[in-house]
Amino acid sequence: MEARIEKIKQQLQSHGFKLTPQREATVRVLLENEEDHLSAEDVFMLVKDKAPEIGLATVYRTLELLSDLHVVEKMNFGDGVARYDLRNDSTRHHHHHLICVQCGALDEIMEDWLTDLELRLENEYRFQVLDHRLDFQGICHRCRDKNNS
Amino acid sequence: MEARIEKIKQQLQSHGFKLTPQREATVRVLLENEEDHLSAEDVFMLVKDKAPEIGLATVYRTLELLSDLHVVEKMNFGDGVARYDLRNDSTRHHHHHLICVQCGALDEIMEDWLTDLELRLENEYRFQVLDHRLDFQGICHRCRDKNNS
DNA sequence: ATGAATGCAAAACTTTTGCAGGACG
DNA sequence: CGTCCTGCAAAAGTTTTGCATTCAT
Repeated sequence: MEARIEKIKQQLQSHGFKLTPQREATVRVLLENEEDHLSAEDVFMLVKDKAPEIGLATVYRTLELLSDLHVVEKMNFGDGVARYDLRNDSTRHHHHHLICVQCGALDEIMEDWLTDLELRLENEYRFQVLDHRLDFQGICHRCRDKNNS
Repeated sequence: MEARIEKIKQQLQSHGFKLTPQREATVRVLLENEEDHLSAEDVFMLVKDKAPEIGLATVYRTLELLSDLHVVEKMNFGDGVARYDLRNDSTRHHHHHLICVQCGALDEIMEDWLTDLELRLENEYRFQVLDHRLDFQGICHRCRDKNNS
C-alpha cells in the first residue's frame, strides 16, 4: 500500500504536481476501496473521515488530475455520475464488467478477453488500440438461483 | 423510412402510448441522423425545425420512453451527456465503437464479435447476457496517416 | 516572494419534475 | 369527463469555475 502511494507520488512529481495531504487522502480512499467504483461524492464522503476540511471541488480536481495521469480511470455506467477506478498499472485496463439488470450487482472479470479482437482491429481497420471497455448487461448467477427457487 | 415509423408507432401503441406529432418529429430526427450519436440537446435543436413549439422536456420524455421500449439505446461516452441511437431491431445491439482519442472521431463496427465470449460467460460465470457494450479507444487510421506524413 | 493548491460559494450544465392547460377519444 | 400528453418554469443533481487565502518552497 505504501509502495503504491509512493509510486503515485512519483507519477505526480514527474509531471510537476505535488502529493498534497488532500491528494494523498483521496488516493488512500481509492486504494482502500479498489473493488468499489466510487463516485466523486462517495470519495468525498470517505475522504472527509481522513481530512474533514477537504472540499468537494478538491476531490473533483484530484480525480480529474489522476485521470489525466492515467492513475485512475473515469467511467460511466449510465446512472448520471462518473465513477473512478484505480488502474493496476499505468498503462492498460484489463477487466470487464458484468452488470446485473435485476439486482444491480456489478461483478468483474479480471482476464483480458480482447487480445484477439485488438489484433483484428489493427489488421482490418488499421485502428491502434490504446484502451478498451467491455460491459455486459444481464442476469447474474445469484439472481438466476433466486428466480428458480 | 415510413415503414420504420409505422413499426415504431405500433410498438408504442402496443404499450398504450401514442405517436404524437412531437414524438413523430423526434423519431424522424433520429432516423435522419442514424449515423450520429445525438445528445438530447442535439435532438432538441434538430426537432425544433420540424416542430418549433416543442419543449426540451418533451424530447427527454420521448427519448426516455423510446429507450424503455428498446427503440433507442441510451449511451454514455464519458462526456457528461447521454447520447441516443436508434436500434435496428428491437432486441439486441450488435455494434462496437472505435473512439479516436486524437480527433474524436467515432467509427462503428457492425459485426458482433462477442458471441464466443458470451458463451464463455454463460458457462464459466453462469451470467445470462442480455446486452453488451464494447468500445475501443485509440488512434484511427486517418490520424495515423496524418501523423506519418 | 512566487507559483501551486485549497476551500468556499457561485455558476454552469444536464436532466427531472410539478403543474396548468390541450388534445382527443 | 378522463386520460394521456405537452410546454413552461422551477427544481434537482453533478461538475466546473472564480477568487481570496493558504501552503510550500
